[in-house]
Amino acid sequence: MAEAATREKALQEAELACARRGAQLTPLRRQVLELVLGAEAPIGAYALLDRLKSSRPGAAPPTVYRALDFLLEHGLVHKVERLNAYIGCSDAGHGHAHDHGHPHQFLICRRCGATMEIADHAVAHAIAEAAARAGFVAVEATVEIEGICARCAAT
Amino acid sequence: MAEAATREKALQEAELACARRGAQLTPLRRQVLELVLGAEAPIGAYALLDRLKSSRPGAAPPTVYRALDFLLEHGLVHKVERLNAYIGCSDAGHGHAHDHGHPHQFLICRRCGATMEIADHAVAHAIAEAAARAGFVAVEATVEIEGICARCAAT
DNA sequence: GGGTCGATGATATAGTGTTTCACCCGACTG
DNA sequence: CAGTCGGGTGAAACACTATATCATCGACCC
Ligand SMILES: [Zn+2]
Ligand SMILES: [Zn+2]
Ligand SMILES: [Zn+2]
Ligand SMILES: [Zn+2]
Repeated sequence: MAEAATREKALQEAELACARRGAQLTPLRRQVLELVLGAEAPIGAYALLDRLKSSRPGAAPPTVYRALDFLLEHGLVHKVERLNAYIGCSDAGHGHAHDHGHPHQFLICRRCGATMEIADHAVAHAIAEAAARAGFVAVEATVEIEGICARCAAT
Repeated sequence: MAEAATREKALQEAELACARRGAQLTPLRRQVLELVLGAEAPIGAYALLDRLKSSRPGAAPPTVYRALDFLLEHGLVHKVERLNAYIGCSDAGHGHAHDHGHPHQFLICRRCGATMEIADHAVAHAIAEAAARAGFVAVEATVEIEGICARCAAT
């Protein structure tokens, strides 16, 4: 995520989305979301915990994991499996109730660690087709593409 | 993996592939590969360690992780990130030297845990295209599709 | 013999995630 | 009002996954 203004907007969209879905974005959950959005790159649970401790000294692993579970459940953050880290959804608030997540893919730069979320329809379609050809009913797909980002390639 | 005969064949192909590449498939590495291939589903490193201990009492985490590193490096096994588990490559031995891996995708059944490797060209192509559109040079992609397998859907 | 290199043994430690029990508080109920 | 039920949080311990470090061994070469 980027500028403070962008984060503020994302937080407000998150509040709206939660309100629409009848989910409670409590102060703790909102704070964890804020930390995720404020990180320069996908951030690990224990890094989040460290930052959380400055304002909540009693915080423990379950504190952050429970908040992350909520945020994941409601599509406000995603987990990057290859990094064991979490990143704010770049298109949050556009899901309906009971719609836990949307098709998405990550581009992870090997050089600088920057991670960008994309939502490529052709990729999602190809995946659904490939699964169907194997008689498989696809529900959700993790797509994490590692390589060199445009910025790093330019240097 | 499946039948003992299939495993035997995969092991022999692995030996050939290593010979071609000048890599040493030592007894330890071969045994770990055998354990991975013999598992019913993707198997975790510590589960491998437990099984390994029956014949090598002194085995410790680095024992199995080093063997896995070798097998991963040479494309004989893959890691399933969503499961923190390892699975034998269903198309091993078809890579050239310095070719660490081939495009592949996994279909993971939520019900029974069965995990199948596929190598769908359309998916790989769509991913490369999507990355290129973002100015990104894709090097490797993790694609893990979760859903319901044909067998489970039939019940 | 001495030197080097890759593989393994062995111990300790780091990083990631879960279980469990307790407490609080707001809502609903008799 | 007392009771109770649920979700959210606090707190401690634990389980699971992976790596760092140093020592040892044997093969190969000079
Ligand atoms: Zn998203
Ligand atoms: Zn970069
Ligand atoms: Zn493969
Ligand atoms: Zn199944």
